[in-house]
Amino acid sequence: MEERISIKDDPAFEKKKGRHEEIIKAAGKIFSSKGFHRARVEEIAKEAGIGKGTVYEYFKSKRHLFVEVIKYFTTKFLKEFKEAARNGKDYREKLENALGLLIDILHESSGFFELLVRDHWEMDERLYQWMVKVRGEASKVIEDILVEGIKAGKIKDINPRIPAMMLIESSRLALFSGDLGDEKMSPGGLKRAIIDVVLNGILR
Amino acid sequence: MEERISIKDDPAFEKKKGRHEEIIKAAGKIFSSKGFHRARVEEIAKEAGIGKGTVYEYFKSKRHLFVEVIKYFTTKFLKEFKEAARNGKDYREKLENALGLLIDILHESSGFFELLVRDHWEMDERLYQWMVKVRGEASKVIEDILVEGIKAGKIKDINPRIPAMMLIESSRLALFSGDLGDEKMSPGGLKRAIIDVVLNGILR
DNA sequence: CCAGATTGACCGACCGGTCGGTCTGAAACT
DNA sequence: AGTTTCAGACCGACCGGTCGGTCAATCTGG
Repeated sequence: MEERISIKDDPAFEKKKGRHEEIIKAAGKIFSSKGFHRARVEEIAKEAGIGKGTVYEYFKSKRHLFVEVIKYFTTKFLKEFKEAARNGKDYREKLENALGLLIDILHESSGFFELLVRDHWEMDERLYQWMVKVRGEASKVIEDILVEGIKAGKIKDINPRIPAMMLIESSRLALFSGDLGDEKMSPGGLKRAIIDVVLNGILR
Repeated sequence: MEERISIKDDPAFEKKKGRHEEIIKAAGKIFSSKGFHRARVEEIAKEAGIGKGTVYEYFKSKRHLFVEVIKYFTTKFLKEFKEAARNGKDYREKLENALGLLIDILHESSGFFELLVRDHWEMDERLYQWMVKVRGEASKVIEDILVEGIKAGKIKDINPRIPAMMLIESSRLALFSGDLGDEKMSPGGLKRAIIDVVLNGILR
């Protein structure tokens, strides 16, 4: 978008920005409920309350729109994730907050996360690399928390990468909680159970 | 003795059965490398060395074929998984064998597993339920191993479901091993690391 | 020589993307 | 203030390519 005189006061500018985000949100809704291929551009436009042609005023193609949607939501997620990991008096509380957020998101809007593990793999290399980066950053957040525990002498002096990624992957159980009919699979219970296993192990 | 039966000797029958499986295998190859939507029926037929029309002699539609592919491979996987879980002198060895198999499959042919986590979710309810069942059975295999450890007094007397599912979900790390550039992420190293964390925990 | 298997050219539904045209509202001018 | 102009946001009917699925023609082997 090009610079212009008195942009901030230009209502058209505000309008344009608003639409951009509106479309991404609408697209996020449709993409995450039906997947890339079944999502219809016209339906996305309808959801955003605009005409189909207008979508193409903002995004070059359906695929470009999809990439922007992924970037938008993953960026938002990482921000919240880092924030959650910052709030807590010690490594344990930070761990609970961060994983709690991840599990809640997976639990309540599994569609969003499915979006992340699906479709993008068959997109171009650039999006794939973006997702590698997102996974890496999320892992880093947990690793840093574990390192804090190591420095405090609470955790064994190990490479925290694998346990960190295990915690993240295990959070995926929240996606299936509906199918399991297990009251222990409530977000809170799941969070505690996962952390408990990774911290204490299951050996007697 | 008599020639009454002899259906099994009917070449047409054998041929039909053979084709059926050939097509499924060819479809598995194409579907797992490109996903459902990008896979072309004609390409599957070509891979199977037959004409496109013949595919429709064996399967009602592309979607029906896809369902059969998923059922075929998951059934085969579960059989091997149970087999691996049976071979081992104690719970620990059984655990290593079963997880080792899963991790190897994920590592060497991530396409196959991607097939399981992708696409099917946007198919019909029946396939979704099938996948729930497959996950449940795989979890059960690991749970049974853990129960053996519990009975032997090696493992805490806990509900083995969550650790079992954590072990399975954590195996997914094998999918990313390429992106991590970590020598610890070799299938063998990963298997040991995952089991070690779940069994012993990471607390000092 | 026929019954069933096989085939691939063909059909048409479908949908991403385009484009000619409308509408809005802000500046420019009187 | 009223009028004109104009940029560009917005629109949706339409176009063109793409495949899933069909079926008449062909093949095959018994």
